[in-house]
Amino acid sequence: MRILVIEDDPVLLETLTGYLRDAGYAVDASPDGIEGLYLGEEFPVDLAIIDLGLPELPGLEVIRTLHQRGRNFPILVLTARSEWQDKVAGLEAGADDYLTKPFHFEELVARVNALMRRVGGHAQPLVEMGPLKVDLTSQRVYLEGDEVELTTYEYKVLQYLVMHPDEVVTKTRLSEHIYEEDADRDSNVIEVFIGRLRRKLDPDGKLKPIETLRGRGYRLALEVLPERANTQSSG
Amino acid sequence: MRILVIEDDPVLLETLTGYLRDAGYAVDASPDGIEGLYLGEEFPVDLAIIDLGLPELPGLEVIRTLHQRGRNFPILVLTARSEWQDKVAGLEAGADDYLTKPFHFEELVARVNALMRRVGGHAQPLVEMGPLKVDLTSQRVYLEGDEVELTTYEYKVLQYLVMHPDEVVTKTRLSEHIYEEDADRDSNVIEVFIGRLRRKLDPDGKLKPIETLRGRGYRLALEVLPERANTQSSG
DNA sequence: CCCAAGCTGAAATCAAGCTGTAATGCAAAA
DNA sequence: TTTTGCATTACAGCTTGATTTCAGCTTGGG
Repeated sequence: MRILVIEDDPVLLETLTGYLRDAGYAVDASPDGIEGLYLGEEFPVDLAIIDLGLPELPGLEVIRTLHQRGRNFPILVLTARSEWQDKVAGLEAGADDYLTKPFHFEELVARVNALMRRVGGHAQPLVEMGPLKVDLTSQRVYLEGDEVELTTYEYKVLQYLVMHPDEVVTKTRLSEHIYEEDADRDSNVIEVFIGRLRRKLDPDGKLKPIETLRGRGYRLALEVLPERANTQSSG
Repeated sequence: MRILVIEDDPVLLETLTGYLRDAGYAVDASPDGIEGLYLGEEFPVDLAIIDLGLPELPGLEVIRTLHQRGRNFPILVLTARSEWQDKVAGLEAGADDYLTKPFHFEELVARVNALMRRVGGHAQPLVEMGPLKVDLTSQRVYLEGDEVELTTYEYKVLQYLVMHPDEVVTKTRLSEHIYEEDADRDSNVIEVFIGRLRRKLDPDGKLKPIETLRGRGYRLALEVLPERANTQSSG
């Protein structure tokens, strides 16, 4: 998942970026609103963190412009405590959550995680697909109740698929959301990770949770998602 | 479906072309308005993406000329952010949608898909013909509720027919809209794909969704489209 | 500071599936 | 009946993805 951070204090920006990367996100960072807006329009970000007290182009403006341009990823705004009125304006401008400075980085990460979960339409952070369970909070994955240990990148791939279930996801798109650098590399990393995931998630090769659509991409099978898991769709 | 892209920035042109091909379209691309206009007049394109800020022949001119010559495929215009006034002019000149640069490629593809759907006169992306359903968004096809797996080219053929229902479509026309290269080849690919489609869509040979008009082309049967979906046509 | 373990990503090889050609058969028109 | 156009089948070649292996890097422990 890819996060855009716009924050003019370079130290805070640096720290935030670090924490978010630690939490497993790809991060685009910018200290100013104009460049930030550009990044938000150019790259496929999944969430933005925007400081309202920006110099050049104010944060509110950035949010409004992003919305005008049809970008509808969630936005978390940061405000100085003394300017709490801003938060109201921010929420009205289309922000999804806010945090007043100073704050604990752990809390920020928690809020970001919560917002991210909503991106995939999962109110609860626990996604079940038959014998497979993914806890988006603890980032744990279970197969028939037993935990499966995934590496960082294996989890990233799975997470993106879980967030976009039953959707054909091209390898390009996967790359873009998982790597910060230029993702158009001619490499077969994605195939390799899909392979490793399949081996761990479906050791017997019976579930086929990840389908391949030749020439088009991969798709996370929807058959046994929680919404429809109980009801036997007979006909 | 065939898309014409006229964009003078070679990098952007390249990227756009890549994304559109990923999305399953045949693409004609040109960095300049004059050649672009030629392509738009010469080839049976279904949609054009035109940058208004072209050097030689301006985009607006291209759009007007295309319209004068009776080409009425939808047009999506691209404008630089600062030149938003252009978008108004573009829409007045006959564009159907616009996007300001920079933009997410995913959004462009989404808009293109939306415009394409309108070509076929389908507001909603779900086309039903009796027991047959085609979802133009997820590109899934269902037969009596069960998904039928089509290959890339099988789907392209079906898509074109669905977009032109109850219309006699020549094999040449099918070729032209599906392949970028010279489509006048003396080959029987189209017959082969029609055959494969028929086998998958109508395994019992009862529905006859695709009619053959000897010497003229193929026609997607309209009998069982939702409007007239009453179960009558038992020959 | 060094070593061990594990992870990532590249390259090579292998397997599968799709495309398009060609050959043959069949049915409709002339 | 002959001719023409389409249907069907089989298959070779190619493209794409899967799998395996390995080198280099990172990380954590001693």
